[in-house]
Amino acid sequence: MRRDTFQAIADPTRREILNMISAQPLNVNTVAGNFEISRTAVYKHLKILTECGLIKVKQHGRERYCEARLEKLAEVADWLEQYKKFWNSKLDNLEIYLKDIQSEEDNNDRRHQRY
Amino acid sequence: MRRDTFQAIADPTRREILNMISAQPLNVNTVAGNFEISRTAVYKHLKILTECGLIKVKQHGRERYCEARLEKLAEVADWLEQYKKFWNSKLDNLEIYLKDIQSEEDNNDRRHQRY
DNA sequence: AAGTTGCACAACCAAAAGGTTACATTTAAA
DNA sequence: TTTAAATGTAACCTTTTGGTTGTGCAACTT
Repeated sequence: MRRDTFQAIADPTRREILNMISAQPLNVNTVAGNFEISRTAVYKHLKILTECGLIKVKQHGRERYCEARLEKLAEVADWLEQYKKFWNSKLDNLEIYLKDIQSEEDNNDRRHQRY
Repeated sequence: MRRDTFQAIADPTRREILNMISAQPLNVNTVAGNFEISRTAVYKHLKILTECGLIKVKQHGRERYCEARLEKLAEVADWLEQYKKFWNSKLDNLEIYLKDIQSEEDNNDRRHQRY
């Protein structure tokens, strides 16, 4: 089975889990308690997230705390990077501006040809 | 069936299709010709991308040109935004810096507390 | 007009995804 | 030392996913 970051965040439950533990680590039952689905189902999502490196688990007695490793999301951000020029938020445009400064100096018409 | 941007980009073939047509629109057969899998399989991926709004199709005679609508990816970028503080690329840090300028003026120690 | 090209889609299939219940195990608490 | 809590996991089920082959039709070419 595929097991990468893109696939991991494709599921809304998994995105919610990540959001839930982004502030502070939570144990398995606490995470599961916040969903309608069974503990086992949530556990499977946690397992997938762990296998993708988006979660690290730390044992405390009989409890296991799930800690988000959101650096892993940089992989997705990097992929998006190349396409940012296709939409516009103020900050995104700033990035593009900074990246293009050099090439614009070489060829002032380039942006008009490409965008 | 779920049909959102996150699910759309979860598949590597679909990401490759987006990349392929990001430069210029291509017709169905041209896209399909770049993959090992059948034309029908590629067509299904194109259909999913269309249903998600990541592609617009324009008819020219008997050919249909698939045009990438990458603005749709902003949805994913927006979701990532909240987590950017967890990793560091130079530009990402620039964003955070610019966003925090105002509050830093109010409280010079804030960045040290948070990051 | 006849043939060819480009595309949509039905029908089918195997595997993966997402869920369930039931049971086993480890560790804390009474 | 029983009992209860927290977790792991096996076995099973249904739906979705990603793929196939085959058919049909519309629109260019010759």
